[in-house]
Amino acid sequence: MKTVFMGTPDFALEALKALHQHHEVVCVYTQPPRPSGRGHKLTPSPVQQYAEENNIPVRCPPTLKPQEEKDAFCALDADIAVVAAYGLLLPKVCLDAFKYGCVNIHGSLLPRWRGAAPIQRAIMAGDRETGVTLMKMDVGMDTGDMLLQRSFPIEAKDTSETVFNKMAALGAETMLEGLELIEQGKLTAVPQPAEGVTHAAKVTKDEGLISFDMPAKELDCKIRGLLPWPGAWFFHNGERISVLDADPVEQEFNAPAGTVCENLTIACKTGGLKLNVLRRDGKKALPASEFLRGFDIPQGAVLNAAL
RNA sequence: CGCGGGAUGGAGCAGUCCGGUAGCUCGUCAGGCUCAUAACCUGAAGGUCGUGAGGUUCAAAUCCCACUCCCGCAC
Repeated sequence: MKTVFMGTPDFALEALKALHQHHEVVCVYTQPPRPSGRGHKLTPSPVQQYAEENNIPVRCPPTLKPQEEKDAFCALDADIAVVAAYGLLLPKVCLDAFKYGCVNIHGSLLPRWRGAAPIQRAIMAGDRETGVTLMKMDVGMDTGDMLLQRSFPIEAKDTSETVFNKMAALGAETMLEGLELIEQGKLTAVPQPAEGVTHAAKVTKDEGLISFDMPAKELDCKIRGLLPWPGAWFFHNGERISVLDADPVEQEFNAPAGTVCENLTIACKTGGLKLNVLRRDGKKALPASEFLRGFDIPQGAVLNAAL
């Protein structure tokens, strides 16, 4: 099929690669290059880099609202548009521009976790499984009819990073399968159930400051959901300490939340959290045993959000 | 020119402000103790202190200059 691809981050890149290998990509839309990284160098998105390396025409308008942008989009000779984490809303005329419309690869089992950060929210909420939903886009926020859905379990050690990777691969697969069925007219769009709708708010930086005054299991989910960005941290001796890996333990400690017990296990509201990999600002991430050689967190100390 | 931290025996750090024989917690090796041990005791090896036969100095890990490489924030 003749396709248009719209996406920006690494998550979208997997889908673009798959699309490029199996279909004709007449044009790629992505967010414009932005100053980023150390030194504020102007950096094109992963999608743009790939598109340019493969000589696919790229457009990166800051918005699609102007009439000329809408016209330019509608003038493309394509059968369908595939959207994955693009970051811009598509005007109604664009949704209706092509024969098969626009399909979106969404990183959750809709209607659960509509919105910006479905993967992180699923992990943070302790969901046991998540998945990919291929859906026909409409004007609402992830409210379109569903075409295909694939699920997979969230493992105990999964973080947003690992789930992102699995999701990107599965999303690309599901998308290809969907396109084939669409072309054969074998795919029927099913409205999303009215029950079970939740919204996945964008993750903000200040969510990374953790408090031990909550159940260890919930804290573990939160930490894993926040990796790799913005990460999870607490303060000790005026320094910010990030937690990159931890395990919840069932054992109850007779101590206030935040108390440091043996093996760098921190008493929580219920249970404890064993800190495995830590990093102070400007340093490398280190296993607890090595971390403690250069930075003292004595047993009995109380870690809390304030300092 | 967005802001900032770092580079010191194999690992992680201190020492740098106020130049003057390189230190800590581990690891390694040897020996001892022990029924035994990742525990304990004793001893040993191992460092051009990121690079520049750079600058200042009687003397530089430490002050000045240039460069390289890591990392956090911001985005």
